[in-house]
Amino acid sequence: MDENAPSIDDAAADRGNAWLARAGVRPTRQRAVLAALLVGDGRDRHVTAESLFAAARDSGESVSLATVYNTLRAFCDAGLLQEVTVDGTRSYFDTRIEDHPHFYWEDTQELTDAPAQELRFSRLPAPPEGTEVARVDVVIRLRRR
Amino acid sequence: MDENAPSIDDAAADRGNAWLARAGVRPTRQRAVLAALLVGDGRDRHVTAESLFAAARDSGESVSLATVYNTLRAFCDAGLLQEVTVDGTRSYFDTRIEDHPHFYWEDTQELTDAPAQELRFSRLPAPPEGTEVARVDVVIRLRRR
DNA sequence: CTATGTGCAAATCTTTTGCAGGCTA
DNA sequence: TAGCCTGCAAAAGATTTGCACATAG
Repeated sequence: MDENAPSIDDAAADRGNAWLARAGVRPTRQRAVLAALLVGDGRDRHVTAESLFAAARDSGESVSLATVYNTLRAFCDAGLLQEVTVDGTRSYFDTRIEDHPHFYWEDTQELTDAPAQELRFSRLPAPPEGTEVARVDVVIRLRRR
Repeated sequence: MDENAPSIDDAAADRGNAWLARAGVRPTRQRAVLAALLVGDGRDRHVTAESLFAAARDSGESVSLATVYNTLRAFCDAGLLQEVTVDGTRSYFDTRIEDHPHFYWEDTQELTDAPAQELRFSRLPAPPEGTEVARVDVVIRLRRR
């Protein structure tokens, strides 16, 4: 669904490994593969477990689906990824971890970043007594016109 | 989890039936029960299939879980409810259908309304060419402090 | 060497669906 | 009566888990 030869080059592998090292995550072969796929080209990415599993398979690397799930969870726990919930049936994982808005394309069920600098609140509900804001999720649902 | 005697009184039943009639939904016994539970007291409500199923059971009425699912879906299609996705593992349904922000209590996994008048965008990303905004979901995730 | 990670299959959980019988208009 | 609705059980999808084996530090 991406390119035709999405194999992992050295630069991508390096970037992936650096990303793992930065978070102190043990770099196993499978994790290196997934990391390279996630951050190898420096662009932000939004994946589901299935899409990442497919990407790994397409790149010629072997990683089991269960490990993809476990690894995505581990990357989230390590602060490397952010889980985004928009669909209910599926979890999306975002390589960009700052609070930022998303576009959700209802027809293709795709999730993309919306330009963060174009989102500004002039007023935001204050957190109730005894609580603090952990995160503000903004999902702009798009319909094809 | 709500009250101790959540049985359905006549006023609640009337309100529920009016709500169904307004949307042209055929009022079967089960739908009347669920409608009364949803809008019977005039307050906005956020339910999951399981919580509504439990509420029906507690009120002494019998509705199968499958019917709760089917009915929530039917109410959404009829424009009576709005589905809200915050958790990924579960769908929430909101009796308030206008676009408005939510508080999501991470510790109890509860969903509540946030005051809509306190949310204002001074700037919102424009929809990409060829698309229009279907809805803007704003979920303020709260952490107990 | 020891703790941690991986893979597979099975289990879990939410939600949907097929089908036979029931009920509304 | 005709068609939509309900209930049950089974199916379907996404995700997690148990356990034996492999591997990083």
